[in-house]
Amino acid sequence: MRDILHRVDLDRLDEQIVALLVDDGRRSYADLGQRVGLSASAVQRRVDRLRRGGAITGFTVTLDPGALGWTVEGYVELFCRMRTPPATIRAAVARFPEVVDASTVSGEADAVLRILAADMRHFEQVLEQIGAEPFVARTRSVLVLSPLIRRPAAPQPPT
Amino acid sequence: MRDILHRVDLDRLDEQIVALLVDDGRRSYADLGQRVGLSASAVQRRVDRLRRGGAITGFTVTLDPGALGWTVEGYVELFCRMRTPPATIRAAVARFPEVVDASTVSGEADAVLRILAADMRHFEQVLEQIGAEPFVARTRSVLVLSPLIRRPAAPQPPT
DNA sequence: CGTGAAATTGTAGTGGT
DNA sequence: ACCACTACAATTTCACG
Repeated sequence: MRDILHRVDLDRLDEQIVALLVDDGRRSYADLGQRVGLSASAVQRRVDRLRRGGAITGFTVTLDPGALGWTVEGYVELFCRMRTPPATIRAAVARFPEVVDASTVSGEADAVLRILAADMRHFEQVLEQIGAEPFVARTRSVLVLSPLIRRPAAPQPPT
Repeated sequence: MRDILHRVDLDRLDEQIVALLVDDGRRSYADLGQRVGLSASAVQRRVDRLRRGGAITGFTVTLDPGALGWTVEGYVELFCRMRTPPATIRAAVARFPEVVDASTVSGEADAVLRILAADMRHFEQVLEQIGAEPFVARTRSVLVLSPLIRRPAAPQPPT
């Protein structure tokens, strides 16, 4: 229930460190320090500060959905019956591990989901289950043909 | 130019390791081993194998776009004049760091982009520049109101 | 922010089931 | 093929200057 109000600002060194970590999140502090011209402990202090400040939210592994057997990807627009609160939509779609991304949006639709499925049948099943939620009036979906860009994190901060 | 055809399959242990790494990509091999009941070197070999097999594509830091000053997020549908090859679209939109996600899609539009911008003016500028590409007939965009789910990686593999 | 020392971890090699 | 163990190198983590 904590909204971040504070805008963290990074100096040139922080930006370099973050960029290197985006590229490889397991780089050692010594390695980072050597590349940006700092000692390992100085780098560690900066990373800790960025973590506490909320700019860095964590570290993860990046996976290839295709290699894991997720062959179908699609965007699903959600049209709700009434003014459904975002929390309700969130709670409903969060139950599906197939939903990897969800946002309420402006415009005709109320929300946009990004879904991964093992195959077309699986995709259809998830779609049916989501469409069966009481607050969902209808859905409209498009299938991903080729993924062109999949950048892991936010772009470099605006100057 | 390398398409992966091979489907990597993970056993119960691999799945646990991957799940732990999704949660924290900097966990040590010793930590992982202790949690799944293996030695550190056994875990390391499994991670190496998953990396070589293409299931694990890398490690990154996860950032909070808001904390970095990216306050506006939106989806942009791209409508192209003729049958534009995916590579052309890719090359054009990859020049914008603001485009964090892009795919060609089925349906009315030819591609869907996800864009982060510092503010509304910035968003509009990016939209104008993309719309000015010779192969772009028009764009249609929706703004993200609240991000509901942002899962870092692919879901656990289908059984 | 750097340095130094102790604790922890990464890594490659060896051998056992 | 998979795992444990060992030993050495590298890294983390903390003190203090």
